[in-house]
Amino acid sequence: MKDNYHHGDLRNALIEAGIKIINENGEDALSLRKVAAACGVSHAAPYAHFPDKESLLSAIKETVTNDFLSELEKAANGSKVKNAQEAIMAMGERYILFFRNNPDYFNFLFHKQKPEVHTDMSKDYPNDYAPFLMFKRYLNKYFEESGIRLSAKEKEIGLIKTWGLVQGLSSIAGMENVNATISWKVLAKECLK
Amino acid sequence: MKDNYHHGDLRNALIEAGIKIINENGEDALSLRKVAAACGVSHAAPYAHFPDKESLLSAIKETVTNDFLSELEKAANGSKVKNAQEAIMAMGERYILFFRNNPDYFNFLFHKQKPEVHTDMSKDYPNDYAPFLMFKRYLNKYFEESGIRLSAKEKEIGLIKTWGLVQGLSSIAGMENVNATISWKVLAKECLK
DNA sequence: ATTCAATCTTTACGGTGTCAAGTTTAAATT
DNA sequence: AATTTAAACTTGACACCGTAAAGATTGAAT
Repeated sequence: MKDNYHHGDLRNALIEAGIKIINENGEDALSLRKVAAACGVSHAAPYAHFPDKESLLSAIKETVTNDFLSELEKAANGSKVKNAQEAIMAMGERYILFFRNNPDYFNFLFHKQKPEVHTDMSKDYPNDYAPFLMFKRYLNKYFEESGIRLSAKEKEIGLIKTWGLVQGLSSIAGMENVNATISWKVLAKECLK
Repeated sequence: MKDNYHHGDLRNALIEAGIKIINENGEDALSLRKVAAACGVSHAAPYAHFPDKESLLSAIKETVTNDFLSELEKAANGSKVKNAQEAIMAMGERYILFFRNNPDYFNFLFHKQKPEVHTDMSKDYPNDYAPFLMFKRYLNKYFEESGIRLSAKEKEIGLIKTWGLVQGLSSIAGMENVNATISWKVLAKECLK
């Protein structure tokens, strides 16, 4: 009566178990064998769903990123947000706070694989790192709304400044005694002049 | 005739070998046993000099950070630098370029241990992350030179803005298509208004 | 009823960090 | 100069890891 066969949804169970382990004991504590054990399954079972450990980690990153994205969307659609400029301000703050509240996520999400980004503002690259894409779209909207005429190069620099600032400050947001959102609030206003 | 005993300077040899492996094949390729083998020594020999692997990695980080620091000092002492403000601009650019040229170093240096920093501008914390300390000192000098009277809180925010910007932008400096020094040059001028 | 492909188990291999016990050596002590 | 000592190294062992191969189990398709 081996009812361990055909778990039902092992793939997702592995992802959930992986997230739990990372949250409780850090990324280093995560091993394929522990994740498998947490799901009550043999140590080689994950190989039916993921070709290797890195692939499981990628799947975990994907779901974490999705959670992150939905937080950003909530911020951008907040009731107090009246235009693209305010949406960007709100997103940025939420962005930085996310990594302040989960300092380990920054390295976990980025330390192996750099996010793909294209700073060319005239085109959309749907495979780009989704939070970056969100900034890019709102910034384009802001440029339209503001009515200021900018060259392609100027727009690109504007994007690097605002998103680079957010992503950059996020990397220090988890440090003790560092209030990264202050920098954001002050500098972002100068970015979006 | 075992002339492997008393290597002479195994501690430093291990550090050098470790740096070489990291530069050639990345941090993941570094194992205590490989480092030991590269020094022609048995797999447990490192334990005479380091209590564990993490400790060897810390020593490696220390020497890398020292190289980094001396680059910053060279920038700050450049012949074209006439005052503290220009020193900060030059340091920042070199700072970001260092991580653009060695993208893997950013995660290697920071992904386990966050650098210690104290943003209180009135005191010196000699154990703080050295590159941060350097910024802090030059910024204090800049505040003196500029003659502007600022409150303690305003000075602190100024520090978070400038160093946070540099350290932050460094985290994205290694990405394709991202010119982080542009952001630095534009934003730093607004920081040091 | 049989086949089949997906899912999971078992076993095995080489690599890893770390520990314990033994060996070698240079330098300190007598 | 002989002996002791402590540091620097070797050897061997252990548990854990990622991964591969081969076999067992199962629900669904034929």
